[in-house]
Amino acid sequence: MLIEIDFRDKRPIYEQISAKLEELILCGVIGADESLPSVRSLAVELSINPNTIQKAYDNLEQRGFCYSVAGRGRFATGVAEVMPERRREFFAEVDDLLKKAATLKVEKDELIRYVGENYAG
Amino acid sequence: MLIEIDFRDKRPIYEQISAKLEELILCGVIGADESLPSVRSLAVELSINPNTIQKAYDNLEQRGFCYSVAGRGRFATGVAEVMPERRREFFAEVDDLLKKAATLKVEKDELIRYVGENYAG
Amino acid sequence: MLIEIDFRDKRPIYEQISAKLEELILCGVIGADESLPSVRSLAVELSINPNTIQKAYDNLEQRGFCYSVAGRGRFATGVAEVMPERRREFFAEVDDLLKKAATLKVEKDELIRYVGENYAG
Amino acid sequence: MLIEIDFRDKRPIYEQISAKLEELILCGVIGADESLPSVRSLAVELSINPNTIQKAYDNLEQRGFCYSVAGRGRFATGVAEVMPERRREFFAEVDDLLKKAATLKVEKDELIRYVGENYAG
DNA sequence: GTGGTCTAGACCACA
DNA sequence: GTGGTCTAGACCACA
Repeated sequence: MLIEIDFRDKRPIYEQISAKLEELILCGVIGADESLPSVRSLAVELSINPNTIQKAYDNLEQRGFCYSVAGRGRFATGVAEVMPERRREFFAEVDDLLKKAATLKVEKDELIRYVGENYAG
Repeated sequence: MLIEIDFRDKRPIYEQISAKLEELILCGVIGADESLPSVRSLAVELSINPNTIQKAYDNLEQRGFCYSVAGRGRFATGVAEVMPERRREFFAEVDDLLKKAATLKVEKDELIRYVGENYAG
Repeated sequence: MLIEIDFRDKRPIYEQISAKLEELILCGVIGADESLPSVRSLAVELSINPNTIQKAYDNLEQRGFCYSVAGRGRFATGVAEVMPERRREFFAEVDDLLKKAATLKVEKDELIRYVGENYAG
Repeated sequence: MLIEIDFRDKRPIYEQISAKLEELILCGVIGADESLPSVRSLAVELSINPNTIQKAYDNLEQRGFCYSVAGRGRFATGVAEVMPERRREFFAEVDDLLKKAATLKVEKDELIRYVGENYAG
């Protein structure tokens, strides 16, 4: 399932897992209403306690990336539905970075040039 | 001393303090080789445990923003000296954001326009 | 049959089905002593496990919305018969909401005005 | 601390706890920035596993009723800050009830009279 | 099988 | 002491 845990990563395990699944949903690898691996199967696959997987999924669901159906499983939310909120968050991050740019005296032109040259579409 | 603790902030207290001092040094409010407040005085001023202040200073020193002289106190590093490393970190953050932009389908033009319009020099 | 399952709905499937049937009976779409679809046919129609449909019907019957005749099928109870109990439940819910109104400091006048303006007969 | 668990209640324990604390915060018994009992102390007091208390608090925090400070404890959010969202939720519940009223043929006048007579300010 | 809740107990960073 | 994370293992409702 393309998920790997990095134990040196400072982020908690559950967050690494939910972040990775978030990415897979956003980039379309997991399509709308497609089922996610079950708590138990993912726990076995990653050798992680089911409670931790559950927490990762709770996290994901709370942020709107999936929904669960009792007795059936868990399914990905459609990308279109989640995008707007994600984009809002993205630009909030850009705002933070722009503030940082100011204190570091990174000029507007320099920043724009950098973005232009390093944008990887 | 212009430092305020926000208890709602998810970052630990010691990190908030070191981040704030970092900013004061970067933007020149605290000049090169100027002395920083003592652990004790800052602890009293902020009503924070001295151990926490100590940890903030350790953090700051470890990242090169200040140096301590035994028996004399702690002093700010010159901005010129710290800048290059900070800028390197800044552009690494920009790189991260550019990756994110790709998965969120934020177009190059859109991003550059946004930066242009919201840059606050 | 006008029944649609919403997998995003947090309620279990059997409850969604019984709630929908309850509504159809209350509003008269399914009249008194009219037959309800068989477990099997509804299971096929909704692509839902027959056990789940059975559970929905058990739920419905237990709350007095239908009765089953051995070998003949299941039939809707007359609205007149069910109404009083439903209304009692309804006003119990209103009571709960009134308590909530108090703790949220929603004034009596405000609440009455709201009801008046948003009542959709 | 005025919290009692009802094991016959169908709601999970963690939800009963967070609901009760929510109420205590909303009605002002626990004031703004006042500390909530620690996970461990509440666990002992209620004879409930600390993990369950933690979950109750996570729930509460996620809904904006409190915030936690690493190493310090957990504190109530000011009522004023939480109210608007709560009121929005309240009126959404009223809307649901109004729909129900329609299917149950509870007349507008009857409902308004009922609210008027049973409002307990 | 699938998600959700809960207990018991451990360990870590932070204050 | 305080919150946060994690493992191990059990039990329940739902499908």
